[in-house]
Amino acid sequence: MNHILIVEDERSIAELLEIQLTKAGYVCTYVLDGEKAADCLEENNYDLVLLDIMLPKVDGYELMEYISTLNIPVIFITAKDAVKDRIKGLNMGADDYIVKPFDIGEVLARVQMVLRRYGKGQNELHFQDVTLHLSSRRVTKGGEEISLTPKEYDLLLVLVQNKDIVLYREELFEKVWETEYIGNSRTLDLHIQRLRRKLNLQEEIKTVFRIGYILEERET
Amino acid sequence: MNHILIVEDERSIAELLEIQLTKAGYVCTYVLDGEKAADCLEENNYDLVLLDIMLPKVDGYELMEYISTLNIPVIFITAKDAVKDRIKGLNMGADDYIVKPFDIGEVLARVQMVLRRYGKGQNELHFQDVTLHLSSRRVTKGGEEISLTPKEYDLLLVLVQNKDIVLYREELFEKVWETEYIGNSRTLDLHIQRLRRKLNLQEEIKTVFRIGYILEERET
DNA sequence: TAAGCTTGTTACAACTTAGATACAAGTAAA
DNA sequence: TTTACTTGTATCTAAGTTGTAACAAGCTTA
Repeated sequence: MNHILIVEDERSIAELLEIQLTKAGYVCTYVLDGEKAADCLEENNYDLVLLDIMLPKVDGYELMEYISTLNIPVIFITAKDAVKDRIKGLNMGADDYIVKPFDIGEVLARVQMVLRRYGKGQNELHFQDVTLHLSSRRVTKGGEEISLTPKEYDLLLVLVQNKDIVLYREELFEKVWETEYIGNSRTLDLHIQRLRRKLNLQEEIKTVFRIGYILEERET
Repeated sequence: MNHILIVEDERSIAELLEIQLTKAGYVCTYVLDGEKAADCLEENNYDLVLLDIMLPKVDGYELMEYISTLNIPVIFITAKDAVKDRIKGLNMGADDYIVKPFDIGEVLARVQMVLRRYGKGQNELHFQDVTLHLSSRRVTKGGEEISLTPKEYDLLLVLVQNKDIVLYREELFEKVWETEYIGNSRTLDLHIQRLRRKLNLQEEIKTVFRIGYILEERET
């Protein structure tokens, strides 16, 4: 589980970020000024800092300089036309930036991306009552552990990561087996079958005839 | 339907991008140098430009400057450690950047994000009450799911992408079957017929005698 | 209008593909 | 080495898809 520190002086925005990021499975702390941010950073370990550059008391850049010594990734937030800020920020080692007013989906995407880049990607993925514990490569369904083989796990991971998107057979082969697709092999089908059985996802893992497979919520 | 111009001097990369973005439902054009890019930009309207900064003939930055006067979003592509490039690029009004070597999934995400930000986002294609869900290859009509075979879907996609444009039989064959047109085959007609029935588009899919087919709004 | 194409329609056969089962090769642990 | 386990192949079956044949209907031009 990843801890994110939100440094943002507008309370409403800070709360919005907190709520949405928490919903997305992160643990969040928010502070309204730079001093408190520095305190928090000293006392706790964070995986990522979301930093508004325009801050009272402490200059945002100073803070960023400090954070970069801690080797924690930073995504900073700037106003719409503050191009200079963006440049200065990137120059100082920030990992990404978000422009205000922002789309919350975009924030989530950027956060995920940066954490992934740092190898701190979320350590759980969910599909219905199935949970993939990424760091331990374990899978549970409704709390019960399901034992999957490595290939099965890899395949499931790709499916869950691409929920609601058709995965072409070639694509799956490339992603899971890291080889090209050999037309006449039954091995992909076999693994799909095994996943469907072990996790009872007969309906959810749909075959798209001649194309590939797709993971979707069951239709009622 | 979003048109993307890909400016990339390595043909293999340009083609990879083209194939993947087309698959994702975008219409793509790629050019291998800056001059051709400028030509294309003059003659057509694009919704997004993917621009490799390292280009022969015309400097990437010059090109970007030009594009920004057209109010078309730009995502530029830089080498791994070219931080200076990124900064310069952002300074010149680029909307995002992608670092080489890139993950194709990340490219798609960035493209979607930028297009969404510009109010051009699209994961769906519409014709009247028919919707093609591109990422899942599903089709609904008035909310009801219609089950199409792969060929039927491919054909429909081409028709919808080329709404109001006559598609020659040869053209359709090339695009859907990826083979040359064999004059005496009834197979195209058959698939057209099947689409007309399944989607109730008797009027809308018009035959252009001796030429091909065209998808048009029904005349009242 | 009639001749000569072109396209629509139906039925059906050929072909492809995916699911299932059994089993063998390969691998890692005991 | 034995054992347990994973992974892929071979094969059969069931199901879905796609194209051809044959004929009907429609369009165009003389």
